[in-house]
Amino acid sequence: MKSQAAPECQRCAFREFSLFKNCQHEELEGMNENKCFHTYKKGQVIFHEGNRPFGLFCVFDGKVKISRLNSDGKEHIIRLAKPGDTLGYRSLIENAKYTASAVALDDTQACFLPASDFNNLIDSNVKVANDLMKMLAKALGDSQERMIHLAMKPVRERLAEALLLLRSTYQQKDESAPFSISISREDLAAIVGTAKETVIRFLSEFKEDGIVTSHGSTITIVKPDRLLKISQLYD
Amino acid sequence: MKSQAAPECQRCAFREFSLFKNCQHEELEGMNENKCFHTYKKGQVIFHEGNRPFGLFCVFDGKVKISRLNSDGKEHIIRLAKPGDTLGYRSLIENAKYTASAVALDDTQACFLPASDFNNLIDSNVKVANDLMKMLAKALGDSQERMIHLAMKPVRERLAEALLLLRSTYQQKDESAPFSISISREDLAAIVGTAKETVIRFLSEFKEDGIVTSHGSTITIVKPDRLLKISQLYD
DNA sequence: TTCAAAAAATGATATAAATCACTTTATACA
DNA sequence: TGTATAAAGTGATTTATATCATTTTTTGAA
Repeated sequence: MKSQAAPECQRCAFREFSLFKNCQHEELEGMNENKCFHTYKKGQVIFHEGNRPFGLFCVFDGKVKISRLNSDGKEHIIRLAKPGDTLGYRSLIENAKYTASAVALDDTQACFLPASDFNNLIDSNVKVANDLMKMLAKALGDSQERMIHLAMKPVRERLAEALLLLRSTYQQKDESAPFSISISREDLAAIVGTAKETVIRFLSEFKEDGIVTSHGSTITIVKPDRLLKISQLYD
Repeated sequence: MKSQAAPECQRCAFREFSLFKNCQHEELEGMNENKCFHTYKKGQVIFHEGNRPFGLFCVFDGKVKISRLNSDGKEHIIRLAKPGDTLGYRSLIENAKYTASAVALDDTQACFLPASDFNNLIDSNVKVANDLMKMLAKALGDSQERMIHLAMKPVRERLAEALLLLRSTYQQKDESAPFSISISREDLAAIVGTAKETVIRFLSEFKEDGIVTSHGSTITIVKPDRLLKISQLYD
């Protein structure tokens, strides 16, 4: 991975889509001073379940999974993060240890903002505090939605949904080409909440139906509308 | 149900455990003026999935389930509310329709605070806004925890967990007597995320082991420590 | 380009839980 | 207090998905 100069918060392309969209210029300058730029190779741990959070991570490049392991070593992916997304804010607000780990799914770059700066920011800037509140509310809604689907939808529909989630999360803007992503069957199973063999079988079915194609671990979504229909069979 | 005078916010016994614990006296007086006291019979709907929220509900007495139905009519209970708990805050913050319904599990009384009062309150009182943020963070953590367990734990363990959740939510303070609750097997199944017959079977097992007893729909938890162990088999 | 290791794919089998059909027991109301 | 209705409980069967075993394909390094 080639080394790269740390980006400036003030000019960060993702700022306007991030928690920091309503920061003032001086606040951004302060953040930029105190932040710390990190790079992670694919598979590397960004933070670990059970550890204390010392600040907030903001993804600059790459893909991140936030997941939990049970004692059998089985993993469940709680959410996915993309550039501009923040990691660890819930633990910071609750002032509690991480309940999940963050792992890079690709080579990833992220900025780290110390907890004190984060706390000062939300104490001093009401807009940011409000945005954070809305972020929490949205995350809560998303989480409840996934909980419901886990309880009520069969694997086939949840897989269709997971593929659409990957698409909506990681698809480049204004790209008309079909969406492709390289993801292991094991990670996909950990999103869906099933076994990897089961994912493979339903994926094969989708391939037979011409809904997706795949080469190795790369999956291409050919007919997203069909996936949408499948995911909504029992809504 | 005998009619009862609306309680005053200023003197509400649940205030110090509620979102309003850091309200100033004048704020409480204002709330008390504008709030509206409602009573609901067991089974009655407090608000309905898909409707627009016009304010915040604060439970004064009784038990409430917040749940969603799918198109098959299958229900899943997202959370339980007790006196002092607020309902509908997520939808208000997101300024979106309810994504779940609230239904009284017992005869219930609740106060309704208009949305404008709620919004004014969190805009003007930083402490309350902060408490609300923490409430959201906690709810998000709880939701993710349940999501993980739904994905990873078998029904027996989730049932043990559900029984302990009922206990920790509805047990009276400083009560040394074993905890009892009247709840239909169907509602219990909707918390656990399984079929009612499956709940009944595992309950029978728990009864044979002397962990719980039951008469009709009333379940008594005799050995909560055993339930805790069962719920943690795979943690 | 070859080769070893990892990951995807496929098949056979086991298992947890859902569903269906029915009986027994509680509840509430006339 | 008896009786209708609803809910709890039980048994038999089906089904979705997990698990285990194995083969095939992909990947990445020598």
